[in-house]
Amino acid sequence: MSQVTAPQDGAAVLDAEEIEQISRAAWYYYNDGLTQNQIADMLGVSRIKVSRLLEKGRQSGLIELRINSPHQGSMALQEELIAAFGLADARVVPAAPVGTAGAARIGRAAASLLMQHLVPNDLLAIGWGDATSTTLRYMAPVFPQSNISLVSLTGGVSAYIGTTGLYGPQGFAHLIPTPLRVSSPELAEMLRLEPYVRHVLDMALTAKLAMIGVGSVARSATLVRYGYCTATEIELFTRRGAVGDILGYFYDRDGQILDLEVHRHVVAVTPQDMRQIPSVVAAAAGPEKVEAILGLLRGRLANILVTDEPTARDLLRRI
Amino acid sequence: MSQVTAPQDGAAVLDAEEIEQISRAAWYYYNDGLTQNQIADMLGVSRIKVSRLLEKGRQSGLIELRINSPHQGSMALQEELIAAFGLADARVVPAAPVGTAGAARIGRAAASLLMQHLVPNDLLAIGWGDATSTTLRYMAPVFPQSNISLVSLTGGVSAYIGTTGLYGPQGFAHLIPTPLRVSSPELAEMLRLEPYVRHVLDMALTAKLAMIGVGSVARSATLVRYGYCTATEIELFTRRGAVGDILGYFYDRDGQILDLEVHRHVVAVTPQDMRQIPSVVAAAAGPEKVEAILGLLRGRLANILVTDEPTARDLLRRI
DNA sequence: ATTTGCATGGAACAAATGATCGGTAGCAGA
DNA sequence: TCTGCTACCGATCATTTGTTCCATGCAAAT
Repeated sequence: MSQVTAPQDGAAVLDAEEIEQISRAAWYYYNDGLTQNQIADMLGVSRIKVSRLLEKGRQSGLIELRINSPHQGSMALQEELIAAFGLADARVVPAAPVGTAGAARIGRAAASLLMQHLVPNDLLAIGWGDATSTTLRYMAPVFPQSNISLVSLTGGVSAYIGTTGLYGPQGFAHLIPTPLRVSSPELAEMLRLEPYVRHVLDMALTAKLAMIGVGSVARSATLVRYGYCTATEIELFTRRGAVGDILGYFYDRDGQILDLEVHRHVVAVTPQDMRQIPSVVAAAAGPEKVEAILGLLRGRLANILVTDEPTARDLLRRI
Repeated sequence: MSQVTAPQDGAAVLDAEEIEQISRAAWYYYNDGLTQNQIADMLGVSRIKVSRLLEKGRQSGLIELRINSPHQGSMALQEELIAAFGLADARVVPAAPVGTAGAARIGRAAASLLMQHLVPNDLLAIGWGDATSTTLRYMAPVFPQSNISLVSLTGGVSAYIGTTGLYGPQGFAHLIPTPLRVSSPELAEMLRLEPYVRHVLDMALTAKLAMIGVGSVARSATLVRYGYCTATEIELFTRRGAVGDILGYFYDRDGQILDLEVHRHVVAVTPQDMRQIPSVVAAAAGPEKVEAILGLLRGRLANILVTDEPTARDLLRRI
């Protein structure tokens, strides 16, 4: 089983003092319009340092840009998506510049959306995937102080949570301590019945908000890259009608979960159970995901969508 | 009666198309880190135009920079204020750089706070003063699309609402169409009983959120500058124990409303009635306001405070 | 004691940004 | 029609910003 390597740069861990310094610099810079030199004088550090502080603040998600327009997003597309698919909310980010990684952009938008919905002491359920991972990266600096807890919907999440290093001692995160997929149905069943696993699975269903990624059925799918599936298996599922997956479960173009052997190997909340969660945020973008998102929305497997502009247009074109 | 002149630059009025363009540019610039040149190419406009779009977005409050730390503000001072005065919330902005106008900074922070509390179709009650005025400036672009309505707590507000030009035809704003202070108690009483005035006064009390400024008793008080009081009167009130005013009513160091003749000339909701509003946000900063804020907080005339760092320290020093 | 790693500060440079200026197009009124 | 008047637009230029390379200092590890 291939290990999950830290995707890009490790999420910076910020201590309270640094957060204070960044906040201060950010205020002076963005709200007061001072130059970095002036700020450096006021803070008693070098101009370079101010530049680095601001950079770190932006990278870590501590400094967030919010655009205030209809429902705090923009683009008429959002309204169309909401109307067309009966969603509770949607967020559409502008088209990706050129060859930039989509997941990071979507993740940022999703983080912003989640933070607007979350209140202190909330519980956030999280699924599996690139988009989920990057979303957490941007939210990480906020959690500790807001008393927001995490709970995983699937196994295999611990890998990329661990890398943030934020959830060490206090344990704000309740993770299913298993892989996403195990080698036999019997083992999967045993794990699901394991008290702590069961406890986490139950807890996940009490969350008010869930955030999941959407997997496509491509040879380069994240599931394949991480070694949970082989390209051959994906091929097979496709012939059975699969257009995408959530939480490791594959579904067809109408969002119906397929009856596949592999599902019996998965340690995760089922999409059926997940309907108990009032708000399920799906984040995904890219031409290869269009079919998967369509199925997801047709099957009402999620009611909030975060995507980008071209993907939104594609979705609307195919009703 | 001196007219209210447009304080600084008139609030820019943005049409839907421009908002779209600004949103898009802002995303590419702040979230994707593209240069203005690249954005210009993508949008098909000149680089300088992008620069101006971004500038306009920041000025108008459409682009908001949010700093995520404890309860989306920063500074341990906030917690101390909340604890010391039994507040529902507080926001402390860093010390003002040098001789910059405090009201604008506080206004921006207040706008950010209000936008986080408001949901579409809410009603926001507003008082009188510089801070209130600048706060509205930053919120103006957001209102029309969010279906947020305004209602004034006092007379004399229409002057600076009118300047934004935003509330022309649709009438999202319900303003008391009188001056703050009139020349005789009889006239004030007649106006208060006037059906429409009465209607607005009643409506104001149904708001969930109110935003007020805090007046100091200085020769340079805003009330004096705008001609509603003479410096001599202020002098007199001070000798009677006044430390500040809200909505045109003066109170003493314990927040008790004084029994002054001038109060009978005021057309406004009374501080007593305002207690019906669950969240009252007071925004003020500066050494000359410290006594006024202290009285306000002691008398529980507001339960949310927006101020700056030196003021917060002063407040805490004097318990 | 030495080494190693890391955060910081400084200098210098290239890139990006914002401000100023003049030009042009619309537009109201004489 | 002409004359201001305003708003927008683009070019130029000074300032600001980010980056690179190197030196320094501190602290943990050897």
